Amino acid sequence: MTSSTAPAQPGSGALTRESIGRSARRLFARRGYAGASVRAIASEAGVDPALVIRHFGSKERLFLETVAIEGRFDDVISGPLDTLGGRLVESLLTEAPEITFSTWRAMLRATDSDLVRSRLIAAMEEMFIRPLSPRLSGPDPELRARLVAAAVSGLLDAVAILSDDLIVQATVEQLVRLYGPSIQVLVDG
Amino acid sequence: MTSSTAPAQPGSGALTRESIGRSARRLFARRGYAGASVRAIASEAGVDPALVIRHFGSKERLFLETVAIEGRFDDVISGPLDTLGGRLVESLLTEAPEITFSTWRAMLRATDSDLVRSRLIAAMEEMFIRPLSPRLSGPDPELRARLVAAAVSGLLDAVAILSDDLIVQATVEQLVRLYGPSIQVLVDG
DNA sequence: GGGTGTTGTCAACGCTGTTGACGTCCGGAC
DNA sequence: GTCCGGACGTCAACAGCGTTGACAACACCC
Repeated sequence: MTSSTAPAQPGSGALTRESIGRSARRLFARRGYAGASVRAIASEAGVDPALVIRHFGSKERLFLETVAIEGRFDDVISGPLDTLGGRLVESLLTEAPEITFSTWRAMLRATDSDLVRSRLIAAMEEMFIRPLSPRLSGPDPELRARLVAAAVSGLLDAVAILSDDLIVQATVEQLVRLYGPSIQVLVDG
Repeated sequence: MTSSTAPAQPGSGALTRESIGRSARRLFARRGYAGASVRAIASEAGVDPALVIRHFGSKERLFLETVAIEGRFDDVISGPLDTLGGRLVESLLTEAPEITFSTWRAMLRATDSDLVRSRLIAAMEEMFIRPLSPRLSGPDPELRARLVAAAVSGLLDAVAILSDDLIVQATVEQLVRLYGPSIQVLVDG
């Protein structure tokens, strides 16, 4: 019998772990944290639900390890300051926007969890505040950098969570032209 | 015997319904949608969990009926346009901020539910976009009004969800002075 | 060949939202 | 007075959830 149970090839753990991670990424992005059940993730990965917990410890940790904000805006931020607002908006809307949006949606909705919340805070600080605030001149540079991050949050909310029709259907140029100067004011101080 | 079961005074339904509503408001604000269980709400109201469903139909509808965004910014928006940005920020931060913040937090986190999501969209439209967009001159008035709403979302995110320390600890005057002009740019077009 | 550790399965726990059957009381009809 | 209908509330149970512990199957080391 090839058997109904498929047991234990040592070293295969990493593979199934990765397979679980892929399914988790997909389902978390599509259905959100609460909507993606451990059982559904396990089923899509062809695996027992208990194995998911065995590999990742908990659903919360699975979420944290698979759904990560990875956006890199260093290039944008290290560019010329006087056009930063527009370039930031453009970069948000064009650079891997699906991942950015679905990740933002999933993480923000899951901020019930303190771990998710602090992870999101850390990501925002690493992506925007830390690289930006030392570049700002004038008063309250860090506070202004944090308000830039807030403005970015707002745009992400509108597109990824509220799915504001007019904003979603607007061209990138329009949004750069309109929302860019709004952020630019925070940069200029 | 005063009895262990307290049965059926006709007309008392409205009272217990209201009592359930109060407990729900409290627990949803404190623990969020997922964190506040129907059983906990029922227990705090001194009531059987099934009765909660009987009165409100479902947890989702209970949430929608109890946690509502009620902010009124008509006065602010109908005031002079050239100072709208600052006045809007000030109003957001001073007018019943706890309710605004905890409601924003609870609703945004619960946008997994399409009903909650569309309710939040409707609230944003009623509070900001509908009163503001007819007052804007220049190109794309409605799109700009929606971007104002996005900027507001960003500020609410920073304060209510991410709890950005520097923003929370900043004075209202500081935030009016810094974030106000950023919104003002969208108003001026 | 007999441990040892990795990989995986299975049944179960306590929790969740929700439902249907069942009481229990009040107000009105006859 | 008595019976009925409906409002009000309780109770036990359902399926699904995240998670756990006991157990099986295999590869490897000695």
